[in-house]
Amino acid sequence: MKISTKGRYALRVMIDLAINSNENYISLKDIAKRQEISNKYLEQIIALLNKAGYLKTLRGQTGGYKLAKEPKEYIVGDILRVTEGDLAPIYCLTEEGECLMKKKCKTYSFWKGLDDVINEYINSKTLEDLIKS
Amino acid sequence: MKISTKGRYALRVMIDLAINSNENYISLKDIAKRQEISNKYLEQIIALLNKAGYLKTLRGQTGGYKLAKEPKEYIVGDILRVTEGDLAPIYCLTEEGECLMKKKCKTYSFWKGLDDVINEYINSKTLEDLIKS
DNA sequence: GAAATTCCTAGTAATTTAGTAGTATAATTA
DNA sequence: TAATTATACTACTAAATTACTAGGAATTTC
Repeated sequence: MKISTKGRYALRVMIDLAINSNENYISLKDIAKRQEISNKYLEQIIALLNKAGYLKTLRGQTGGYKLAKEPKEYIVGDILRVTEGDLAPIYCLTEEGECLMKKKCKTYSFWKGLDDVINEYINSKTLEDLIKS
Repeated sequence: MKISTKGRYALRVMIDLAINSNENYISLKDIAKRQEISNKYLEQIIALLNKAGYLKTLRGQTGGYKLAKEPKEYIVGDILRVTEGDLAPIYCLTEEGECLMKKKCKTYSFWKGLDDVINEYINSKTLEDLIKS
């Protein structure tokens, strides 16, 4: 039950932007170098963050990315969901996979409980919390 | 971040054994049929549970499996760890993968916290809790 | 000794993850 | 305005993991 590189890298990118941006746009290349992630793979991850409206972007020579909001306004759970997809530990708990047997199933409420504690935790942390730690 | 079929099936097998065994040994075939899992795949999952000492087994015509202990003595977290392996959400948190950068890393303590709430939850539930739910 | 079961090891198909590659589009600057 | 440097978008691919399948050996009962 692992978080993929997308989610892990996404958090690092957001932290990198929060720490290194001083009103300027930061190029993907710089982030990639600092974080030791391939440019092309990072592009895809940033695209997800961008599509979610988490970034401001500028093309061209002095272009790059910066955060659209203050670090404390980003909930870590949201960042992970945008990049990882649904974090539910089993398929039955996702929207598409809603289980028809859940009334009968002896494991359903256990898994639901697990899903709940995971979401409670990741939704309680903001980007700012990570930076300060 | 999903639990695999091994962990999910393992829980169902343990529940099945807890509910259906009345001092008799229950054959893998019967469990497989009730749980709609292929015999051969189930064999492998049961082998893991067996190696961990969770089952009593008997070969031969009236053979099969039964629980080695009372349902309340099985911690769900243990069952999952035996079948899924380490449940740590990222590699850095596993024993083999212990991270050298954890002091510096801005995400380490977040992931550690996630690992903690997951383990706290799954270690707080017993097989009996599942059956009663 | 035949039948029914567990035990053990290897192989494989399907899926997911992690990454590459190439090109189009936009902004800057000389 | 042309060269440069950045993001934006889409398609492809290699590696790893997951979810099985297959075959046969060992054990117990009838």
